[in-house]
Amino acid sequence: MNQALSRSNSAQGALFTDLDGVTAEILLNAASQRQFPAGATLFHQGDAPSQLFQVGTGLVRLTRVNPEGEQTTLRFMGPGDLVGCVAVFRQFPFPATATASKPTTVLSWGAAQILDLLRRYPTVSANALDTVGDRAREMVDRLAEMTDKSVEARVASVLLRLVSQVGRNGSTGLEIGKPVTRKDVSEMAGVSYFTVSRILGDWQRQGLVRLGRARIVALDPRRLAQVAT
Amino acid sequence: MNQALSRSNSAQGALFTDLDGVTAEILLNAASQRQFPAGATLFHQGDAPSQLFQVGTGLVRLTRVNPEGEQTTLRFMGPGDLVGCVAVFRQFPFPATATASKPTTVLSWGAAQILDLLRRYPTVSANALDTVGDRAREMVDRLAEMTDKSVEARVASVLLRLVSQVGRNGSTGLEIGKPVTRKDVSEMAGVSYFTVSRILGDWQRQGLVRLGRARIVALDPRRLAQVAT
DNA sequence: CGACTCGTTGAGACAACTCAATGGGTGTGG
DNA sequence: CCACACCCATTGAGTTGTCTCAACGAGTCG
Repeated sequence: MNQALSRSNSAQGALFTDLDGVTAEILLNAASQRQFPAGATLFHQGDAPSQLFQVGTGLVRLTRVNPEGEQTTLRFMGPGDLVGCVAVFRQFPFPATATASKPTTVLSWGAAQILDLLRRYPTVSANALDTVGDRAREMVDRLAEMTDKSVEARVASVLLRLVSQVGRNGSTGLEIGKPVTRKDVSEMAGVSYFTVSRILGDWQRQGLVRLGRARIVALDPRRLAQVAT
Repeated sequence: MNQALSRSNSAQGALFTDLDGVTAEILLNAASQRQFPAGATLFHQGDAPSQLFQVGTGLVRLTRVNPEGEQTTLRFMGPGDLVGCVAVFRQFPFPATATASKPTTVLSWGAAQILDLLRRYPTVSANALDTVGDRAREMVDRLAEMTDKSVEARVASVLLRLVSQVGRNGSTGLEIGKPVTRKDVSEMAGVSYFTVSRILGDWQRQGLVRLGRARIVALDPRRLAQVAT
């Protein structure tokens, strides 16, 4: 029952790019398929990185606890994304906690196993480098945004990023996968909860977005991109 | 002529870690040594990544132009750091501009050349992954700081990071390599110029730092770390 | 000795935050 | 199936920390 899923979904992108059939097979066989119910945690911030995950279906939220003990959302990961890749490849503690935001299936590899595969198969290793590079670049972009964009522009950027990363094409617009709250958005944009609520309210009145409980639909991505400057 | 320098300085860290002598030799021979006077630019934001650089001596500043055309400092790179690694390995345009802040020597490899070396030598490739992973992690940390630390704490973090990355042990404390201005600090912390000036002024009165023109000495790193929470 | 860059300080404005109260959804358990 | 608890969201009012703008001071370089 899971084969179809693995083939069609997980065995794409990330580590599997450009692999010949044999190598892809080996990589896939080395992985085990796992399920997490909504709310379950894949790993905790500070844990030794013993497992690498690739999301198959569902949604994973990466959060961080700051010194004051508050949780803040760092980003979401959807189908095809490698969760924990930086920590596993580099072998330092997970810098964030990963929890399933809805029922989620993943492929997982043991750390030793995946490091061995990296050593053995240059293409896999190249894919790992690409993936980590993409992550680094995204973080640089986000960091730059934080310093030189206005609050409103940052919120728009976060929305667009969410749509492209974990969105799907709904009936009326680009819809963000279910459980994304105002609080999540506010933490990703580095803005207070209430300010996000007000901004989104304004945008709804202007027809840019449609809002629901833990749900945001981007009705007009182009104007949002303008707001994001 | 350059061997002594290359050996003692550049052929450390980054790509050279754990290399056997032969491979290190190959890597070193593939590189060419170059000099940049203060103010010269190694590459521009948006350029195709044709060269990878490793700083030998000196200091490189990475800046970004935002849509409004203002330059903002992203970070500094000192001896041993790989400049442009993410872009070169991943082959997307440089996300920032690199300029020499003081006279700087670098090792440089052509993009095609370094990609070929990566393919051929797994240890080099592993080192590349480590380096990019470190970069990604630093960016995640900085991003998290931006969202959940106070302005003062962020300035302290920036100072400590500068000290650890490009600092040296001066006579009275950890000194930041010469040409780091208040403006640089403010941009890295995501704070206005004036606010940084005021905060640093306070800290000088409290004996935490000593200030000069484009110069900051951390007299009491432990208390700074407390401020950075 | 100018010209330039870098830094400091003050005063005022405003955007975003904090705090508090209210209102809808959603899901669970009796 | 209703009632309750809980989570998510909205809105208002008041405060404040940071930014903006302007003027001045001081170090550095040619």
